[in-house]
Amino acid sequence: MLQNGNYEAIFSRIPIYIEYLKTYEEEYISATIIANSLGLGEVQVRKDLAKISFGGKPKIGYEVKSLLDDLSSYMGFDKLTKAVIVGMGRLGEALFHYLGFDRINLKIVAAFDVCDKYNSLDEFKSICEKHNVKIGIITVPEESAQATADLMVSSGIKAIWNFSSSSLKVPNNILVKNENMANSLSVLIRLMNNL
Amino acid sequence: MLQNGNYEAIFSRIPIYIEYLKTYEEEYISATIIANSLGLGEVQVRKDLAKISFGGKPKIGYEVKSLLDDLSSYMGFDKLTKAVIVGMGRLGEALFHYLGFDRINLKIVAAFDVCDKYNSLDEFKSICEKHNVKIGIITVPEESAQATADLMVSSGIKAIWNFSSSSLKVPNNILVKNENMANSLSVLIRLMNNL
DNA sequence: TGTATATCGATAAAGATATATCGATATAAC
DNA sequence: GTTATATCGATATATCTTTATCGATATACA
Repeated sequence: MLQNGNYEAIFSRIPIYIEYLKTYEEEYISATIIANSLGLGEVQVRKDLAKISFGGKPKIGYEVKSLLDDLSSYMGFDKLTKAVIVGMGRLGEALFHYLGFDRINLKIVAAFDVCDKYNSLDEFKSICEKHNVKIGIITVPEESAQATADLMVSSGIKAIWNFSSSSLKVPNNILVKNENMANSLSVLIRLMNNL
Repeated sequence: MLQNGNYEAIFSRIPIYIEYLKTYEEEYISATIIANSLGLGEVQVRKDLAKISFGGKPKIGYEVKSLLDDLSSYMGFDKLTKAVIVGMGRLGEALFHYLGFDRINLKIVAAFDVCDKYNSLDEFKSICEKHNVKIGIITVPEESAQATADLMVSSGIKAIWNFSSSSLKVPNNILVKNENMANSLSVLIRLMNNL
């Protein structure tokens, strides 16, 4: 069970490189330019890229096109990933309509809520199995979070993106990433007060 | 400039401890119980607590009440922090109405948008200065993100919570925490595909 | 052709974070 | 009172992450 892990810091930088490279017009780019543009260290960028892509050339840098391909497939953006979302309050709505998921080739195939404007939870398992859904997004109130997680696990979901403030209990082979908004903001506040 | 930093991993665990402790009914609690309940290592919990609070007692543990006080004030939850939000699309709306910010003693004092249902950006600086706002939340489309950040910096804001996918350029003394939803989810997808 | 320079990759060092081990101590049970 | 045990805090070790250093190489230019 992954609880808010900082595992593999590199994973969180690759999408940033990808975003930046998409805006870059030249044929080649150096680690130095990427680093300076994104406020990172150039050795770190070079190391990240070396881990994923074939070599850049001294004095020239990396070919942007093939670098983009390599980074994207490393992150799995070349394959469609399917998700479902449970809890269609304001946050659920916002995520459901969020356009940025296209970029990472993620599709939210169904939205569930007790309100009958959305799919009913009775259909949850069958819909997930039919679409072979691997990602579950939880945006329900705290008191229903664990039950939602249990339903997801029993419906074959492998990774949960949890916006509730509950600590979910799930089996060992299920990933949980907690994305509690208040906690996340509080880290920023703490850092700010430190200065 | 903090770009999505994992600085001080401990900062991100404290709010989780706090949440958990609030639900705990006994007078004393041990690091072992906290660790097992949250899926963390007990040495890690003990170390975190030792850094912030006064000693626990062998065989007994820590007094829940004073532990909660110490952790809360360490995170700055004992003081009111004020924020403003710019960009009242679905995500902006969701954050503006999000109830969880009470827990961390954060108040969003104003919401801005080009649409006239909200405060106008013309009033941005004066409102921020009047309320001594230190935190700015950016939920605008990518193309207006940098301009919004510039406005925030020139209005005395010290820390920016950036939901756009742009990499913002800000002065050195300004904190930026990027909270790009797609990037964040893509880390989960990558971890899942690793297994 | 030779020299200067930007850049790479590799290796080493430093820093941050997490885990393991162990003696000390407060309570409980005998 | 003695012994057993849960727990603490401290120290040591391991792992992960970032930063520094340096020789090698591809191009540009005199």
